[in-house]
Amino acid sequence: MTTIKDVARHAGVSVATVSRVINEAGYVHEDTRRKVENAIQELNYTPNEVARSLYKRKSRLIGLLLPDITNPYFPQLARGVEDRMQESGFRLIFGNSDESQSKEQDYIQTFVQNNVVGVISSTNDPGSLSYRSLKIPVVFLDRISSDRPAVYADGREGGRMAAQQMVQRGSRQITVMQGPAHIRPAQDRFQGAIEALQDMGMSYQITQTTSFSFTEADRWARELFEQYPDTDGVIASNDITAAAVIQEAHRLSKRIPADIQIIGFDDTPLSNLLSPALSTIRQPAYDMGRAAADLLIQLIEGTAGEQRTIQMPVQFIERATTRSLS
Amino acid sequence: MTTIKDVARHAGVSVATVSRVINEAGYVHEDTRRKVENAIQELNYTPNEVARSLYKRKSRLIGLLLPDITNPYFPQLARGVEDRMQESGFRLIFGNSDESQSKEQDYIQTFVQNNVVGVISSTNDPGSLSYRSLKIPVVFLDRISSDRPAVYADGREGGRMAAQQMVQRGSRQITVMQGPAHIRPAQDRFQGAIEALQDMGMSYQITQTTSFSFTEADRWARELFEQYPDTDGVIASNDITAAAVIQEAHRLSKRIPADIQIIGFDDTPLSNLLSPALSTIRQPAYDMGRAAADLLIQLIEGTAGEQRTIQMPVQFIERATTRSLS
DNA sequence: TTGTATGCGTTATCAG
DNA sequence: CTGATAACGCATACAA
Repeated sequence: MTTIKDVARHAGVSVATVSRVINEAGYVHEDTRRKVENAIQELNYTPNEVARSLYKRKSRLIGLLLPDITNPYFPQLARGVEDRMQESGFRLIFGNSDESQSKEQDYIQTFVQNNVVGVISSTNDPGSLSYRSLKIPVVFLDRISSDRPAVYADGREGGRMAAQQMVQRGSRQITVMQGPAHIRPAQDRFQGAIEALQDMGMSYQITQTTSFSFTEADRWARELFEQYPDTDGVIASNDITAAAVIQEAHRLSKRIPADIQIIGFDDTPLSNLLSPALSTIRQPAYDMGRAAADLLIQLIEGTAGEQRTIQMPVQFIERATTRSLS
Repeated sequence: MTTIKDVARHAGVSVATVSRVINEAGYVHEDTRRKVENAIQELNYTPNEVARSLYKRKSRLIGLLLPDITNPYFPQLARGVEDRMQESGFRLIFGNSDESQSKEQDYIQTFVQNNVVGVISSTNDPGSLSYRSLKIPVVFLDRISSDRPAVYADGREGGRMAAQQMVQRGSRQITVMQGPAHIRPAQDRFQGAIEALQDMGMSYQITQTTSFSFTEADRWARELFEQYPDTDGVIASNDITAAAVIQEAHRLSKRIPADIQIIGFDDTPLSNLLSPALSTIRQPAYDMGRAAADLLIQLIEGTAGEQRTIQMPVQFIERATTRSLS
């Protein structure tokens, strides 16, 4: 590896001077600058980030902690984060937490061991000591924390929208799927739906699910129809379970949306590929990722304003699993 | 931050001794060890990886470069890599390349600047200088390189299987979708299919696609049916395009699989959620990720055997878009 | 068995 | 405007 020392020697100057031209700090004569720049070119030198990081006690690294990149909602968050970070020259140390506290702690530890300058996390417990004791900025993504920086979608409003659409479009025996209890956004959208249903004076049914995983989605769908065979409207806990509900409805020869309407949540890319295409409440995942990255950068650079929690709007996407509005 | 010096002082020994107990290297008296371990506990000390990395000229970091995490095939690869790396205490610096050479180079540069000890990459150009000049082990994932370590699926065989299944199950006007020209696996599966079709003496048709992106999938599907409205069997370039073909077939009131059979490629999680569920050629993405990580670790530790390119088997997954065998 | 001193590659301070 | 040098936190060679 070629070091600053090699460059200095090659250019006939001291390392200090080389450092100055690299960092554009302090004075350096035009001629010397050119000599150094040439040397850098010729030796194909790039500064060692590790040495830099050691001296400055901070790197250009960001920690990103997501529950499971295999869940189709998260890649978009990740991508938003990455794109924004990339633009500002930050790199990502990435990990899956599987919603496990210990894995999370593990990652956070190595984050600080590697001098990351900030972390973005979708944790279920933003208040935990692991985060409180961190001395670097943290932004919670897709998670709510009233007193700490966070970017999330308005899940409650999303739930409300889903319920209103269901009712407006004619469903009368609505079943609401309640997502995993420990995942805040899942509960928010659930609450929102229930709330709106009650406001409208509608009766409704509830089914429980305890995960967002692909493997169990079928089960939730089957259980739903076993419990409520006559339901004519399903507000799913997310797009994956909605997809499973579509399948199960087909199996039971129910016509969608004539016999039963279905609304998903997230608007993951797959929802538009389902048959029929899934009506859903869109969360702007990519933009949320970007926003979180943006906020974190501001926090790092000390340019963040007062507004440190960002709630993004959700949106009803009308596709083919809901009836048209007369 | 608490450093080795603090621990040393607190334990009443020298930093060298502390270092010895941390690394379990050299001799250290049982009593001193205990003292040091206590100090470590009390001060909640964890070694600074950056300083370590600087001294040893190698970190515990791995670079992972994928085209686009937003494409549902890649999260599984990523997850496999992460899980295996995690088991051995390696962390990932992750980036999306978007198939762009310059982004790739950028990332590779920062990988080495950060002293990563190895990289895993799904590049379209494994032979490029960026990789050849790397002095750390590289494993190509989902990409073929005859002379360099690589883990990939047997795409050609996958294509063959798809064609054979199609024919066995009765399609006679088969359309093969050709994926993006610059993506090797896409071409392999295409070649395999063509090859098998020819071997069986079947005639066939070809449509071109130039991307695997969600946004364009509909277009490929539409074009397919415009060109070959009477096709009764589609071998899609991947699951996403297959999903689009299913939708388009529905729109045209074709019955699946009675009027038209469809076979996808990859077996991404979404394929089982489509309606009808998609028959597809499975690539063991998660295992491929793990295998790549495993191979890389062996390379890093110098325990790798002769076998440095691993071809994983593919498998026909029968679901509902193909007819049953008599 | 333990401690001292040196260097890993950079940046920043301070003379010159 | 430039150079020598200390320091960042750690691991090792060498002495003791």
